[in-house]
Amino acid sequence: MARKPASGTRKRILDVAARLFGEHGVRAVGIQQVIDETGLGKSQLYREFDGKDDLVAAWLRDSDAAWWEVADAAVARHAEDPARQILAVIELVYDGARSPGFRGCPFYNTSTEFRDPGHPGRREAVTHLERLRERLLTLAGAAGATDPQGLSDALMLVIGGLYANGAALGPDGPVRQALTTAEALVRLHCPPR
Amino acid sequence: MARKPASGTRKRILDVAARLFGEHGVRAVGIQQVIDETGLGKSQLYREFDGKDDLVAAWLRDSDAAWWEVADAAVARHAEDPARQILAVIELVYDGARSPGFRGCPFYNTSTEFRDPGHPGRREAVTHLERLRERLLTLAGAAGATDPQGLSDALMLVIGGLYANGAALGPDGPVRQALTTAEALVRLHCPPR
DNA sequence: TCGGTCCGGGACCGGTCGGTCCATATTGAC
DNA sequence: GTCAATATGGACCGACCGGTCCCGGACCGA
Repeated sequence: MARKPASGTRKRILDVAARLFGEHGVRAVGIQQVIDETGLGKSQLYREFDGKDDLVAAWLRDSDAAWWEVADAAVARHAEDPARQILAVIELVYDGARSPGFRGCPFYNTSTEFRDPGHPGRREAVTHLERLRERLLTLAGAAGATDPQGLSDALMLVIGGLYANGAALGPDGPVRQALTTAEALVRLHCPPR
Repeated sequence: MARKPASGTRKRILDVAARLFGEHGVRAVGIQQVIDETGLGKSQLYREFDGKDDLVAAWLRDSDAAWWEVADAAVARHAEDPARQILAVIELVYDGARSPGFRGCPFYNTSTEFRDPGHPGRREAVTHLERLRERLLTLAGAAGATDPQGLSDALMLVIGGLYANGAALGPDGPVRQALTTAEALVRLHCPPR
């Protein structure tokens, strides 16, 4: 036997892939670009991943986990107030969509780049979005919404609009109305106790 | 001199391009595919267009014109009621996003596929979206909104959310809440007379 | 009938795609 | 120190990318 156990190779690849895919989109970035920036060899990438599709899926799985880590923390900060928890999630998206070099949501973006329902990347993206929808449904129920599914879906519209308009029209676009709109929707769906 | 005056060549190319770009995305469709399906020769395409980018831009210009033709007609159908006009636009988007093979909005989609602000396709896409935003602003003012820009931007969020969620999660997704939400927003921004 | 022009088709260009494979360098076991 | 095993970087593969160019034939007016 011989050589090192190949330590942070996978993480290094995923870091570079996340940056490039997030910045330019998946289809615009070649495998060669990714390995060039890692300083590794091509064989390392194909040892860790089955191919580009698998790398994309892994990137989205990682992003999903990272996203929920932040979101759960934001939600936990308002444990006593479900309506406030909903708004904390919206604020998270809002802050992202307003940040300087915002390039759009990896999940929505990837699902528009790959429209075959069987594509691993699209599957991961859809999974994330459905998870988000479900989570909002739970929060809406806890907040006492008369129609939790309705509120959850309305918020999903705002979130999708936030990502789409943030990426296309920038921080001075419709994005600015997101918090006001989300607050109004929550108020509308949750009758005063 | 000789031969036919080369009549509907350009239109034929644009029709095929519209179908393929709309269905699979711009980056996923090659020039060769486009000409193959037109039955024309490559030279015809490059005589009509400067290159792929130019073809993409022309496609979006055409789509913009076609979209406004339909939208203007829908708006004109409620000439007396600006609030109703706004909802007619939303309904238009709603119907599109719920239609069977919906693949997302060409303008939002193209702007996520090409993130360089100088790309002709992205420029056309952004132009269309800003035109839409402006039009909603006018309608919001006419409808007596207390904050027309606020209403316009809130509606843009709904529209962006409609397209994004329609493409990613299908007709049974958050899309279903779009009309209810839009109506509520219009009501909220326009004080009863 | 003939000359001229535009047509579809496709060969061809350099470059890049995703993916495979191999010569080499590096290591641990003895 | 020696050898065998393996991880490594990068050469290499066929396919396709967007784009250029040219050929042979179809069609036109004269």
